[in-house]
Amino acid sequence: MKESEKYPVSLTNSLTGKKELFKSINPGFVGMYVCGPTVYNDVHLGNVRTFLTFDIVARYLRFLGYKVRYVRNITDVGHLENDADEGEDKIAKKARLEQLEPMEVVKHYTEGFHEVMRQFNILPPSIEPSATGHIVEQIQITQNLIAKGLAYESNGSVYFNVRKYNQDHHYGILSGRNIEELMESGRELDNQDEKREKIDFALWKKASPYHIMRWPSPWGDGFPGWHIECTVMSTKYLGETFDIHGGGMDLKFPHHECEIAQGTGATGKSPVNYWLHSNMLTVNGQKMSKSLGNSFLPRELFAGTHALLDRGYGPMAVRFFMLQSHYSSTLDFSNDALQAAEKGFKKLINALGLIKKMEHAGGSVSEIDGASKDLSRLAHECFLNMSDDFNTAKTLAVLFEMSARINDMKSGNLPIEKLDSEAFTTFRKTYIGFMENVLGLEEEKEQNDEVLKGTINLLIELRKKARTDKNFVLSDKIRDDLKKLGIQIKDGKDSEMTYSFE
RNA sequence: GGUCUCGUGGCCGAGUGGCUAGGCUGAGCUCUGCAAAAGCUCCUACAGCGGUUCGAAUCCGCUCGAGACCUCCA
Repeated sequence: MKESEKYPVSLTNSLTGKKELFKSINPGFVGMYVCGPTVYNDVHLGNVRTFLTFDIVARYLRFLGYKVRYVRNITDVGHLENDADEGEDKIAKKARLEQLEPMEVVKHYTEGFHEVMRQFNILPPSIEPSATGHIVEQIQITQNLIAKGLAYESNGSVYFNVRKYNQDHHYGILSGRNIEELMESGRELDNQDEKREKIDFALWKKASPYHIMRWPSPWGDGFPGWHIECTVMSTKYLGETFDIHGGGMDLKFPHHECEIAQGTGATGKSPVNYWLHSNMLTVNGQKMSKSLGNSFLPRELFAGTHALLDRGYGPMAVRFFMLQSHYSSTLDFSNDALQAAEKGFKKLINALGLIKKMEHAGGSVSEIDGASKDLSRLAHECFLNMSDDFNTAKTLAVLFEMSARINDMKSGNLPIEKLDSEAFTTFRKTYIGFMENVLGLEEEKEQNDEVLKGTINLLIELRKKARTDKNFVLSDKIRDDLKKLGIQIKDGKDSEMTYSFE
């Protein structure tokens, strides 16, 4: 029996607001699309949380044996600042301000984004399409929507006709809105407006003479609207209806609502079966965002240069910190919380190092039956918790319990040879698999250095010699001096020594 | 103003009708040349007020408080 059948996944579908059993369209395969970053600026930690959430989703589904096609786009054109009618393209604006080609801006921040993803051990998606690479398709779908009477051209721009769409479908199905309410709130249309109704949104925007990002189209030179790129790229690579669409909570309306409308309008089919939204990272209870000026950049976090931080934290400690809460809850970012997370993370990582070196001789009959059963139960619970809406917080609680058992094995409280061989093997495989493959937690990079490790081991040998000679002055000096450098020596049984980084 | 979410012990955070989540901090014990690490034990909370129920942190209502979306945002 496959793991995916043994541990069926349930997830909270934003479309229904309920936890549902996950069933993929093609058995054994999963298509997932996630809205990626707009590359006109550095990604901050709030962005990272979202990408981490879906990294976990992809990792776990793969761990269960699904073949996952994970598409995450790069938005390199089309986001408008301020109102959609007079707004300016973010990338074009940035390019003008810095006197660069727009693609120089895009390249710079795309690389920065990739670097941050690597630091946090967020795996790359299967396909990472860009909006500018799909201009043709975006024009085609716009033409299609015009032909179906769901869009109209106005002064070189094209808008989606929300009211028309709403006659046969429900605009607002995802965000729980109705168009009457939407019509009552927000900005009023004025004479300058090209839109017929204020709830209509742009599929194609006419480029003003000074606008530097522009492409020819049946309606003149212009550029695509923001929402259409995701519809085009998701359906191109995953089909007209696919399994999972993810993104940050703040994209629910209008972005994802518009995607549903465009996709449904163009194909007659609902584009997505399961919508997943990750919640916001907050600072002092407020959403972390660029416009509020309370965002943290990863490099400020690592270096500890941000005003709210006492010191720096490694990317893995931060990854662990984020996994301690459920993706659907807001998570508050603070110095104290990070400090606590760092300690907890080290505990798990130390246990990981220990279990990797442990082996069962095999063949023995279990003498401590209860303990063996306990190991099997813990392994089982890891899967149950992750299958329950990717509950990383609950999974970590189990991993902490497992790490205590690992330390027991190490200290001899729980002798490995007396454990059931199969139970031990499953336990070991599960702990390592969940740490490394599912949660993506690994040693901090700078500490995973062979030369450094070799040097420390050399000093450990010297200290062992000093101790057997009862030269405690020297052995304490080695330990104390290493401690000053952030390396903690720990004496074990039988003159064995281990170390960890602080 | 409209729509929605949340309020859990010193801190962070799961849970979501009955059985101590977990991490960090603090106290103690064991182990140890001394440490560190580790193991064990203790500190048992669900904003307030009503209601439903044999039983509610969990469901319903009200009050107070915080936040998100409605304009770009992950």
